[in-house]
Amino acid sequence: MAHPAREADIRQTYEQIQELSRRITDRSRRLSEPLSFVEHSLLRFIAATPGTRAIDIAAAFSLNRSTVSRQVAALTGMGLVAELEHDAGAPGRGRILALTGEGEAKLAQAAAAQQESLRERLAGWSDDEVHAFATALARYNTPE
Amino acid sequence: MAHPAREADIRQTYEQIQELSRRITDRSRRLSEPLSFVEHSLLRFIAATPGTRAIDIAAAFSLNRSTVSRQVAALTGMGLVAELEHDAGAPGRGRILALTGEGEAKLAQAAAAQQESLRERLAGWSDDEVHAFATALARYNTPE
DNA sequence: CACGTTTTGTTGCATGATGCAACATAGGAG
DNA sequence: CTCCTATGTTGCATCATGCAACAAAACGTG
Repeated sequence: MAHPAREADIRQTYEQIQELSRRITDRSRRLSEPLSFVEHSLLRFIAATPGTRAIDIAAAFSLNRSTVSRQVAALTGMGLVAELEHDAGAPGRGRILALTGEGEAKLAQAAAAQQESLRERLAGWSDDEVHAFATALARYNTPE
Repeated sequence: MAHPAREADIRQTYEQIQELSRRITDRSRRLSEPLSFVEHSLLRFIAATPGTRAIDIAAAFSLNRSTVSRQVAALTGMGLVAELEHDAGAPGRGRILALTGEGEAKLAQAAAAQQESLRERLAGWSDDEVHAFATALARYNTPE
């Protein structure tokens, strides 16, 4: 084979990503944290995507409209998300979603908690190693 | 702050791992592949852990015994997993699980499919970059 | 402006993964 | 042999999800 070492590394990458995703679902089962995995993901997306509508979330997450509808309703019920009054908004279809102040606070709180445990996990890594890992992950997530 | 760059890298790592896990659940929803995510995880664990019993799986995955019982029953029903006759086995409690030939074939098939898509995703990476990524992931998954 | 079409959101029903608790069973300890 | 503990199974509930039918809102055409 032309690149035996590369093939082995790809296999290891595959196994480690499998393992990583297993640990992530594991963790999200055990720790309720302030937010569930899905809730956290939705809040992150809404926060990061100004002008988002429910259907945009569905597209981004490969979820059915109905699922997003219910999840968003739950978050709205918790007071974390609200529909934007589109008085000044663009005249598009659908309802624009945004985080409430409470939603932003919860998201920040959850992010801080997870970053804290990440900080511990990376305690033995040098600055350069952390930087390289972050860069490689970003590259992996955003090909092309 | 003492390490502003490191903090930024940790934040990016956090975000990228979030994004990665989102994409993984996304993918596992869309692609049925030969095996579902849970099935695949269980087969991988059973294959990698000789002498495993159902309760070991529950512990490793932070799952309830009942859940594992049902999943294993399903895999057994599909002929992918079987209880080992413990004639030669150690006289411990519980039933030892192992993959059948068919189970090993399915697992290999699923692994090959996912490694193929991984190969495409890493197409633009140099051998060294792939190696560094695999190493970093392994280190991240196995701290201490 | 009115009507029909398309987009977006909601709700009813079904499925699958999961947890808890009660129960069943098997292996070891005395 | 009897009891205890570890392991596994089953009944019931919950939650995330999908599909399909429906509802509502925005748009376009005449």
